Amino acid sequence: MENSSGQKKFATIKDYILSQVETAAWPEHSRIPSENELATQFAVSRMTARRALQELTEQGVLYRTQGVGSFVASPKSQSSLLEIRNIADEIQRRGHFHKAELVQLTSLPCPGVVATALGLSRNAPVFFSLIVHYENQQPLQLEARYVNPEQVPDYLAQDFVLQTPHEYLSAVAPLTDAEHIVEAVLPDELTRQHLKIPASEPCLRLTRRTFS
Amino acid sequence: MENSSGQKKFATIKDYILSQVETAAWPEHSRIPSENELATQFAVSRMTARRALQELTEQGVLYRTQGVGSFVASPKSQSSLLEIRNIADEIQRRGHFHKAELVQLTSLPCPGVVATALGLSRNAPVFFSLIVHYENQQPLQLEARYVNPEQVPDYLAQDFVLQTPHEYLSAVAPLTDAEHIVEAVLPDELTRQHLKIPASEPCLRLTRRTFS
DNA sequence: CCGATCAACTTGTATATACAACCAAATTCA
DNA sequence: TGAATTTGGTTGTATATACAAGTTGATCGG
Repeated sequence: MENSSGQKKFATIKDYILSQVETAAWPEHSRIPSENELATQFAVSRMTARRALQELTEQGVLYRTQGVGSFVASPKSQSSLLEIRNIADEIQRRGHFHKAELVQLTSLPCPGVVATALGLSRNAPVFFSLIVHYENQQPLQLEARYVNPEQVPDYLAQDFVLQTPHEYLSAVAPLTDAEHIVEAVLPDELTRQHLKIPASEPCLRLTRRTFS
Repeated sequence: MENSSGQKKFATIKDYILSQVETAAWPEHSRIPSENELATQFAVSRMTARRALQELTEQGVLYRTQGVGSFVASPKSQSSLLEIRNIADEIQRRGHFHKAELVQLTSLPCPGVVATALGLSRNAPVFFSLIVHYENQQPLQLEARYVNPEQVPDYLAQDFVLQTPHEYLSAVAPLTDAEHIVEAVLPDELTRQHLKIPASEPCLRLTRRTFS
């Protein structure tokens, strides 16, 4: 069952692909050999080559598109430390009560950092929502969200007290990728007011960029 | 290709298993039908039934043992928000240099909170390690670890500059479960010294309890 | 020139089969 | 009795095959 190198065949192929990716011999977003090509190259059946590709896809090393091919994923998406969850679900799972309070929901000229992040030009209109999430009447999270108007034109027409932005966006445009940054920060004045905490209390800040 | 319910066959089986698990018709750690039994029951090939079991295992719903069977996993392991990674690997993956500095490695009487967490009696001896991890000569993480001496009797004999505790423990006792708490805190004096940061700089504190 | 059709190629699903690796319990044998 | 062996069941790996479904580019026809 084992081949000469003492490895499972699909593992051998995985290692090969990984080495190509890690040494950047196969650069980001480049197309890699198809299932059939790998099968021939390693003298295995297509199903075995397929398994290697499939597992690397689950691990975030590759992405694949039916009818097109398999490609090298961007390395940053691999180190995603956090899953994306809906805070309302999360609170409910704890058996607690979730309430959302809409602070702001407008279109505004795009700030610089957001422009680069969303690939918009500076001061172009961008949709913005600011929501306080409560767990059992106690403010837990302040959610500030910038949304690309081209992708989600109806964003401003939603009632985010009934349905969280996460739920709405998941419905209209399931997200495919995400980047996270988790930091510990001392909150600014506005945040302190919304969350009703003193200045000396550090907060977690989760900066998230999602793609659809 | 699609069956009457408009679903992929393996998805139908997954849904069935999930419903049994969610309604607790199949309780935690109970054995569930084998690949062959499911194949017969749903009139599919073993490989198709297998795929359903396999994907649910990846999702943490089931666990499987070769030669024994497939079982319902405990629900808590599903909601793990963080993956356990080795900081040395993580730093290396970024192309940076990792160094570990051993501050302390002793046996000491077990503090109260640790006693309850590890199921030891108070003041019973417990192994303790304190390590500063550097990324490119800059202190990044202060790792304080309490280890149950019964589980890992040789813990104090290790050289944690060469091999991180994570690597060593993974080798001798692969972990099966974990609990995490992520907090933002203002560091105490000792931590500040080790990480060389000012008092006003908030930190992330990750409290982790792992099971083997 | 443009649009429709087609052909080639890719990944996705499903089947049938074979054997390996492993475990637990029953059985056999000393 | 007790240790070794067998047996049956289970998951793990691998193959060969077939067709579905999707994309892309070339070809054909108006």
